[in-house]
Amino acid sequence: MDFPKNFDFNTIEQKWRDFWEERKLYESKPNPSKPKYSVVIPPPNVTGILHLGHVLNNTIQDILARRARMQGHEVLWLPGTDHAGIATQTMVEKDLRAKEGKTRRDVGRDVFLRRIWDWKEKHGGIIINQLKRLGCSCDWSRERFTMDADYSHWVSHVFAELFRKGLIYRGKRMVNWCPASLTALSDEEVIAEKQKSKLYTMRYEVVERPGTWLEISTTRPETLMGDTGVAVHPDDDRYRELVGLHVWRPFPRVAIPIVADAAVEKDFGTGCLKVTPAHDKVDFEIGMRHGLEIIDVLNPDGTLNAHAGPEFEGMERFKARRKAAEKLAEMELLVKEEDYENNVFFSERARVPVEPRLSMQWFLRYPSVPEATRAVADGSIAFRPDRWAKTYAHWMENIQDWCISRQLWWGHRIPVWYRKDLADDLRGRGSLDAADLAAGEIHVGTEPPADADLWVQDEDVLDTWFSSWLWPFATMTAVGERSATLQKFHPTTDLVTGPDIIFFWVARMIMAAFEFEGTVPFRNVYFTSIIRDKQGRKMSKTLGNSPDPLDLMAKYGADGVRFGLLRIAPSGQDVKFDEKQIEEGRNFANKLWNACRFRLMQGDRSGSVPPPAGRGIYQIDILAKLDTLTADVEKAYGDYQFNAVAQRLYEFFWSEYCDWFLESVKADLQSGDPVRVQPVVATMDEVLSRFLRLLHPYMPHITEELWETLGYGEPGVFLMHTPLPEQVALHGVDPQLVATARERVAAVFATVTRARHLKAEYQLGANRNTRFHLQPVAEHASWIGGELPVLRQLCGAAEILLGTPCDGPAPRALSDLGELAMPLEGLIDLAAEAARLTKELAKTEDELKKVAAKLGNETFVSRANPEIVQEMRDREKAFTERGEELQKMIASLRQG
RNA sequence: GCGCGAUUAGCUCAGGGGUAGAGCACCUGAUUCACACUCAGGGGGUCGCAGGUUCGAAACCUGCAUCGCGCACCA
Repeated sequence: MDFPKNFDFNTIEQKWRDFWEERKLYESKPNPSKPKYSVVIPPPNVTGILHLGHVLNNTIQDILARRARMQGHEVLWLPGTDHAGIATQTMVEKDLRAKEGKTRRDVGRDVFLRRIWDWKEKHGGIIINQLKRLGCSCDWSRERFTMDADYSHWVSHVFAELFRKGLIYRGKRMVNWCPASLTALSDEEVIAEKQKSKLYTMRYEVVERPGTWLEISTTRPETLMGDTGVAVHPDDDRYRELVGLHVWRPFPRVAIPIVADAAVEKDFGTGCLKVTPAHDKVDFEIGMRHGLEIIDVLNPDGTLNAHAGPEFEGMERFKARRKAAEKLAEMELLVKEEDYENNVFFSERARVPVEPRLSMQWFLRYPSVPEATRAVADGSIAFRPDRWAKTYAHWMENIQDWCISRQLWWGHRIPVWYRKDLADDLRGRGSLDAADLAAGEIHVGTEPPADADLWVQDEDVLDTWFSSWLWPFATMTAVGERSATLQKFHPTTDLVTGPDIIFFWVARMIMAAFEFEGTVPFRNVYFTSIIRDKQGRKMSKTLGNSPDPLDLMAKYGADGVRFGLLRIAPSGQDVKFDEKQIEEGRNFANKLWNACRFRLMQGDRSGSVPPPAGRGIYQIDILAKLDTLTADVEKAYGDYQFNAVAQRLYEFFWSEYCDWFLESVKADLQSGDPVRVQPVVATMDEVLSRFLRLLHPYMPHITEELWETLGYGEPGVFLMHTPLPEQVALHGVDPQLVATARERVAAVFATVTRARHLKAEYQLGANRNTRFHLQPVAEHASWIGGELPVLRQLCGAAEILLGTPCDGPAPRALSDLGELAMPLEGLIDLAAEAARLTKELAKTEDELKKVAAKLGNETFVSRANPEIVQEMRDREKAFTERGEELQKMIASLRQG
């Protein structure tokens, strides 16, 4: 036989990957005769490379898609990538700087964009190929990219529509500014992190009352040059009489007013707040209320500008902070400097603190908010786990306008054109909205104005999420069209994504679908685990704690990685990653491989076999366990419990099938008697052919290979399209017969465990010549005789004497079938043996005490469920008998 | 500050009102036997703490502690 001992995943996985794809088996048609199953991929960044989060997320989608396909659904799993504005632009800019020493402004917008497209053409497919390596069964012919022409058309269309509806406007607002990427960010792209910083307390002298000082605390002394006022609470008696006077800002030395504003907390610090309207949202609002001047002291890149004075101009902001504190100290204006912990807001992508910055940006008032909120609340869209619905509801109820413009070049350019002759005025105008459209001063639409020469387009691009929120339908149809694909597959069935993008993406998609398609975009949202390293830290490139899934697949196979990861990924809970677990996945694949190898060694199926009811108890037992497995798996899928599915598959196959069933039928197989061999082989085929189908969604490659090798399928039909039989394996078999078989098998197996334990105690674990005496209990005495060959096989015993007492001292144990003894002819260590049995007796007595205590409690007997009371009585009886037996055994040991 | 989650064996996690579980790790033994990516056996836990409900709580309730996450935020 040329069937190798180990599963060669590299060759076999590639073989099936290529095969499935060449045969176009993943492609979907809007076939009206089959029920649909659809899911759109959360588009990874086109610049991205696969990480474990992608592996988990996409394996789950693949499992769902493959399972649906096997169940006869028409499956659309639509793949694609997004253009990842900031990340991609930053990467190409770095490349440009490294290779040519130039910035994007040196080469200009057109050349720069061409470079990005070139880069995308060359490298943009990496992650898609990695997904293919993983075995993802996406319809690759439908791959979409958020910058595709059709897709871009959708983005402009949606912008124009929302603008016309008055939901998009332009305005000068305080936004989150990223000094590294030089763009505005939305509130969602900013993360608060606790930082150990300093709280500086300084003093400003009151202009009108020299010698009177106001003490003011701040964490950001570097912005004091932009201070245009000091605020106190209107009810604060300490400062009431100073309101309306001025203080000296120390540098540049200017008199600034003291104002009263309720936004100030009396009890924080000194109760005085320095007001820097250009650099803080609250300060900005206070400034507006009191007509304070706005002085921006920072450049876009976070260095200080001329307003900060010559000493500070050009200085980096954190260096300036230290310098400002030093300067205050020199001027004897620094009262104290304390350690302090506060929240600092970081740019999620660039990992630098953002600056609140006043700038002209485009904003969206979210559409279809009530519909989107209701859809999740009433279950039209089911979140799993459903606790995320609360998080979603909270965000929806406190929803803020979305800053959608980005000061980047890579992305969908804002489809707004200004009349050239009015451009300067329009650019500076405080607000711009649908009203200006009517005036003919601007043009908003999917196409430039006809007389394009007279117009100039807005420079900014849209947030990448402003394109991906359209993903479910914009990938399926063009604007103004209702394609067959859309009609068949939208809304999609499931969305699989991480809870970290619930606001970024999930919530926005729901609103977009309601607004533009009048429906939900998906029925179910499954939130995956977040994968952490062994220490519980998030995986990140900087920490270097993220293993490369490609390396893992090279080491353990795609199937091994998929299974290993899924088995440990609880729903919606973080998971700590350990490569050991992937190794287990590979080991499982190998176990399956070898079990099938073992099947092949039994030769071809031939001859007639009795129906299941006519087969041996081990065969009925394993088929019953297979049916239980099938039901359990079904239920776990219904609850989206992917780890439970994997766990049950693993447990059934490794323990129930290989460790117990196969071992218990080896005597039959080795007998060479066709009457004994053939039913067993038929049972093996029944189990394997069903099991391969159950496992296929998790381990598609190896199962397809084994399916073919074992010849279970009809010619030309692949496992990936083969449903489970409609009937269970034990269909029509008398339940009483099954129950009896299961009880007997359980008793045999439990007895085997006792016997093996006895052997191991005497270092005879591997000895195949042991002899046992078994004194059967009455209820089992009638049938044990027929099972002696199996008992011998499983115990590794040369002989089991039934009903023949074993005289004299010998290691003994109580088993489900009766007392077991293992005569050792003088080798027995009486003291050790007595100690062992005494320990067991103590355990039994402990249990007996617990049970007796319960039964002695009158309220228990009167109030507990009668079944429980009966169970306790049974247990009391069993433990009592067991205790008596053990005492006898100990006594006989002492006699000997 | 508000909300969500976690706390069970050395580690990673299941479970869930009635005998405390799995895998890994560890210890012992096994290699002509489908598989050493294997097999057999073993040790190991007052289920975070304190109250309460109950005949009975690891599980349900209430507090608390610790850790993680999200939202908000006082400079």
